[in-house]
Amino acid sequence: MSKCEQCIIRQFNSFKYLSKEELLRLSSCKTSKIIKKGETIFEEGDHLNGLFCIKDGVCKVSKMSENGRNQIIDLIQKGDIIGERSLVSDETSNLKAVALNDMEICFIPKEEIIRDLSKNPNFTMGVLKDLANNLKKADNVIVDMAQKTVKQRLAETLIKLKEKFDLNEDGIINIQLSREDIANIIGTATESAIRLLSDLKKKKIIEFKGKEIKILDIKGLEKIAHGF
Amino acid sequence: MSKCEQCIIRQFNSFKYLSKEELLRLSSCKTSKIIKKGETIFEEGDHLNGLFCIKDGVCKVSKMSENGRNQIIDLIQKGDIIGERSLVSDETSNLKAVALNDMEICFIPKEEIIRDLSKNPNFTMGVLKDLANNLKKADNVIVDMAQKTVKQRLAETLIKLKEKFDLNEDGIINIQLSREDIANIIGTATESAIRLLSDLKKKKIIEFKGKEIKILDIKGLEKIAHGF
DNA sequence: TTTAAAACATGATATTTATCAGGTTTTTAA
DNA sequence: TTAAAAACCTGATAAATATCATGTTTTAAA
Repeated sequence: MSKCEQCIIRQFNSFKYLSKEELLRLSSCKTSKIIKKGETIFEEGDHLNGLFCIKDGVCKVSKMSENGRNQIIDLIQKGDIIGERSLVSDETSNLKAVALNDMEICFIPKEEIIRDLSKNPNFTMGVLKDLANNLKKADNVIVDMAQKTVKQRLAETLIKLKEKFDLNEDGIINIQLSREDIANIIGTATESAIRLLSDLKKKKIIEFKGKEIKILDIKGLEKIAHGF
Repeated sequence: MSKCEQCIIRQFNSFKYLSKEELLRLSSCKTSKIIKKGETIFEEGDHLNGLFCIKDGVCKVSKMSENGRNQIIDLIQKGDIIGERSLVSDETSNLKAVALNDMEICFIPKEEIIRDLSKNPNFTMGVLKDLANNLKKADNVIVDMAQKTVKQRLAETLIKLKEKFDLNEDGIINIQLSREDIANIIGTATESAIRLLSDLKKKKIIEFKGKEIKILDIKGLEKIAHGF
């Protein structure tokens, strides 16, 4: 099994603040796992008791609303960490995580990380920064959800997907989402998402074949997203 | 000037983890301020460089959307702390805070707190817990904003206001918000908020005279909020 | 390879919500 | 105290969005 110490994803998250020794210890108690596309990493109500490090693949993090609809809160990819909240709270998870493609993840038990948290101030600050940044992003999402139209949110979502997952050699956004997933990010009905995607296609702002989406007119998209 | 050490609000937040000595030091570098109703504590884009401790009064924390509408993200009251994000980030504030009534607040410079953060693990964990909890709440708000109707969100908001601010001797919710503020919490047009409040009044679920709102049928309100 | 299931698409319609316009009442400041 | 401003309210209407219905295409599994 590979060692945390050599793990490339370390550079993208708070683990970069840990010493060689600390990483070696984590390495010895981590569990590595392969998750197939569509499989669940954890459910709402699960006790996490540790962190998940994403080594490869993408998952959607979502929460069921009381109306019975699923809201995707975040997409998590290589280098990201989930489960940070479990470090400081004994509550069960309020979120669910499902793989969007085949994934490779590591699980590190909470107690081991807590040990580092209390001894390595740089690491703690890293985790704090992470949480603070997530909080800022969450505030922005709240404002968008509350104040923007579905059309604006779709445009915004496409821009963010492009920035987060980049484009492949053909200019296609490097993530495959179903129309339902897109609707669940935006917070709208699947039919509405489909309709608005078709509109954007008609207006030559995007182009798509199935789940492969290409942005033709990023300026146009930004204009819609920002409401001009 | 009063001392942090004796400050009652300490018990409600992470400062409870600080030692007598640490509190004495904070005391000596804090600034106390009176903020009048309607005055701004800080604006979007301001450099905070420290924490605000609310000793008395209530303020609304909001963010302008690109559509030019204001979204109230949170209401902050006695015992709460704002500006935590400034501790771990040099970015300017993404939020604005305005007093809803006369307030008494203390400002503690960032550097002083950072000093404690790096030396007192209990305090750090307290701040971490705080952020994690805020993040969880933010996720819930995102889901509500994305998936619930305006009517549901209004009902939910009234319930939360009752829980957060309690009732006075006459059963009236202990916070005075303008219709516009209520609309900006829910994320809707002021007229819509007014209309839906009137509906609830007609149905004898609430009762109000101006800004004084009384809940008559909490079960009914919950039924609406949770979508049955 | 075939077939069932899932995902995608679009029209018709209903519902929700925003906007505009016009009032009344309350608050604030001169 | 009074005048102006702000807040509140309601109706009419328009716009946005959800829902239902139905058909097509794609995907996955037998």
